[in-house]
Amino acid sequence: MTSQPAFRRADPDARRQSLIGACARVLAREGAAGASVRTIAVEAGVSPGLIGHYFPALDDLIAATYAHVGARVEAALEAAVAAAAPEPRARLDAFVTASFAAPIADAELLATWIAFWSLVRTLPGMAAQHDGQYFAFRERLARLLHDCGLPRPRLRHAAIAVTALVDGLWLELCLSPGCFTPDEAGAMARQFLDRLVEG
Amino acid sequence: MTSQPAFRRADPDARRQSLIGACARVLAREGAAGASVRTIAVEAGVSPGLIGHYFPALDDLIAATYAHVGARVEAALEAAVAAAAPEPRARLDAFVTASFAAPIADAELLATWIAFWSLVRTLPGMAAQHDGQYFAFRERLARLLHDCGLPRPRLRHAAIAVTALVDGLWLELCLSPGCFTPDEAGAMARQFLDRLVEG
DNA sequence: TCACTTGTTGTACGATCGTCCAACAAGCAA
DNA sequence: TTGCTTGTTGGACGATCGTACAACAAGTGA
Repeated sequence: MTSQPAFRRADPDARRQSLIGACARVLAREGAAGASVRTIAVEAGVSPGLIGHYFPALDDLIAATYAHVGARVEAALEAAVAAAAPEPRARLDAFVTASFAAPIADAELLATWIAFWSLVRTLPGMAAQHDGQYFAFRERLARLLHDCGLPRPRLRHAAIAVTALVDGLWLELCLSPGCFTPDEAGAMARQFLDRLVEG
Repeated sequence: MTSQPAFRRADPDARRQSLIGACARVLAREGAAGASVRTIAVEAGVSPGLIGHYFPALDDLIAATYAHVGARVEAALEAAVAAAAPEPRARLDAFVTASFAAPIADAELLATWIAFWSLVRTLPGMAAQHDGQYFAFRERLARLLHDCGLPRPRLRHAAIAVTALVDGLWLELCLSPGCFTPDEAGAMARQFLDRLVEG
């Protein structure tokens, strides 16, 4: 009887991604309070000590996870735009409405996001990552609004306002799903866009 | 030389309030991660064991603090309305704009709020408290909107949308203050209200 | 002045935390 | 096969966590 290997050596990049994925799942399931080295290691099917081998500190793994999850959200939004009709307004609607459907409108994603927010003041660099994330969202929104005929001088405030409205609806939708439906959220956002684009 | 008392016995209600106040200050300063029994006890100038004497568990103190901070925010909003001109629209503007000025637009209040959000899924009853808090905010908003001539059928969606816009602006204003100014936030919110009230 | 009640203290306890590191073994080169 | 590199393990370490509880003393009534 030949004993099978107790573990296998993984490609460093693949292992990093595996740890990041495990961290994201733990944050989604248990929030920031449950994201300990040991919990993440169990989730990744790995020894606790291995995390220290790939990340100087747990905070660095969490920061890397922030970037990963942020990119995933960005990709989901972009996919929604790509799947929409080619008309500028349809693309704008798709971008905005995507925040009220899976995989973005999800209590677990909110839990993950809250965990990140709770670290913005503590971890250096986390604030910069947040700023970048929101800047990218607003820039994308501004381009879509511009394609709908919104003149450049009004673009900045419009993008900020739409971002705020979408974030507020998304937050409440995840926090207490019984208050209003995703369809209602989409309708409210589109009505806001109507008024914005018209005048 | 007579030694002065090592401690003084306090009125139970006053002591409870003192502990709640200390918990609020710690949450504001350090977030949920720093809100330990010992930290709160030091903040209150009291022995760690005393907290267990007034609250069955730390979670109960935090829940009580949620109610306390929530009431404080509600009072600040109401004070802003009371200080405004008597015209319905001025009162509505005051209510909405108050979220973008002290003491509500404050990074420490956001940290406190994030701490509460992070416990909504864990602590039973916390979700109900959040729902109550937001329901009260929307109801107050709906009344102010109604006074501005908004017909009753449109009231629900209007209140939800304005709440979301205000929350989103407040969140981003606290999270990255350099992105836009409180005045800009107020202007954007008022413009939204203009469109809402007009048509 | 002297019990008596009880608010308050300080610590013990077990669990869990992040970090560190010596020992082990998987996989590759020779 | 043999030896080497290094990804991986698993536990040690000190700190901190929430809770429980025996001992103490402040304030009150007799």
